[in-house]
Amino acid sequence: MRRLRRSELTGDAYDVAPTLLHKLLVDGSCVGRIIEVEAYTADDPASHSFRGMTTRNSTMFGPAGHLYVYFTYGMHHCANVVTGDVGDGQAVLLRAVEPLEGIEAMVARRGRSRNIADGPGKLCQAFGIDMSDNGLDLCAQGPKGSVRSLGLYDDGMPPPPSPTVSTRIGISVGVDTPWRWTVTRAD
DNA sequence: AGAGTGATGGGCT
DNA sequence: GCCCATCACTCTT
Repeated sequence: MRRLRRSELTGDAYDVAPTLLHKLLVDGSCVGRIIEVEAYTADDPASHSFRGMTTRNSTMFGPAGHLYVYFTYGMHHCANVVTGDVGDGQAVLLRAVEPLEGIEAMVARRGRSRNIADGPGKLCQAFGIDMSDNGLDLCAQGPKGSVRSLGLYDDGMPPPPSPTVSTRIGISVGVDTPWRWTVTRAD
């Protein structure tokens, strides 16, 4: 099991997104397999970066491999992996993972034992991701003794050869762009 | 399984 | 002010 290299994330979001399927989101003992992602670019009216850099979205314009977290609907956090080159304003929204390990901790944070991480807000709650994690480098080992060890890993399971491709959810513009990739869970 | 709805707060058009 | 890249609960097929 190895941490993803930054060079694997410097492509365009719509190219990188499907390669993140089956990769692992890891935080300490908590592990989830990524099963749903969406791509967002600066040319894309649905993207936070579409109107240029602001204090809120500045992480999106930084280096690939960092975590862009935003708060929405007054109660939910969403986690994105920055892609592309510095200044591009691209990211991949992590919409769902299949919990593999550390499920008890996720259940405790979620307050329920079903539907633990099958949505962008739920995923963040399960992993305890909030605004304090915005900008975190997912490709770097955390400093020794740091509380947070959030990262992206490859356990050797290849991305699905032909994932389900569809249009993105929860947006009002760019609705026809097929930049959502999903893997159907076995259960 | 699917539709409708209220909760809730930061950022911006 | 108003708008969300949402969730959980409820009621209905």
